[in-house]
Amino acid sequence: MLNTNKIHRLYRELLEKHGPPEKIWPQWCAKKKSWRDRELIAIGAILTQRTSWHNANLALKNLKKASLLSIEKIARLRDLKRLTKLIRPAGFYQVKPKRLYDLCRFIVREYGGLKKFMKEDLAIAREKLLDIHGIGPETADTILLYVCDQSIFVVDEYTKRLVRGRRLAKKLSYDYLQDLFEKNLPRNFKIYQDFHALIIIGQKGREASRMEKI
DNA sequence: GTCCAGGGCCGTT
DNA sequence: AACGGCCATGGA
Repeated sequence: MLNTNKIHRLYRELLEKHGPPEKIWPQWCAKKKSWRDRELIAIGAILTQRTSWHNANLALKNLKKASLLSIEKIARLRDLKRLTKLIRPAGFYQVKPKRLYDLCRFIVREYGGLKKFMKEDLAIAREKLLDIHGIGPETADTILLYVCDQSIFVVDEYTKRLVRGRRLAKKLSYDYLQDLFEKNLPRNFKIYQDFHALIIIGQKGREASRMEKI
């Protein structure tokens, strides 16, 4: 893998400009993640769908306060009324509680928890995540990359904007861009994690992208 | 009041 | 395959 292609140069440019994103995305880009951090990221992946991080964070704080920032505990809920109330700030209260519940139940039912889910084969885990109603490519890949430390590149609206702005590609479809980034970078999950964070930091600005540690 | 934010699904063309 | 409407909250 040569480091001289445009994509890799872009990564180094952003890293040079903003520095390692660990301080700005403390839990997402940490060198060592706790299991609690991984649970938070998985839950956050659902809550943040088409929603500002501020609102998703309000919901995460509510869950934490209720001691429900836990995949197992959410999976054990009898009904969604309490969950719906807690995550209301994240919006879409008719769909998100069920998505979150289904994700948590899936991980517990199929793997008994995150620990084993992390070790699942990447392609199989991705297929199974995509089978869950309400989990699409970006949410699945966010979980695989930031929760499971799998080397899969996450494409989001910021990525597309950056690619469009710098004219790095003609097509902007999810699969095409994911392939483009993966082909032009070392297969290294930490690079993918940092790069994705840096793309957002680069576009939104450091302060606007700063993740409050929960 | 209007606009929009780290998506995804479901119609319709 | 591509596009539009839809889902909903809180802050600017």
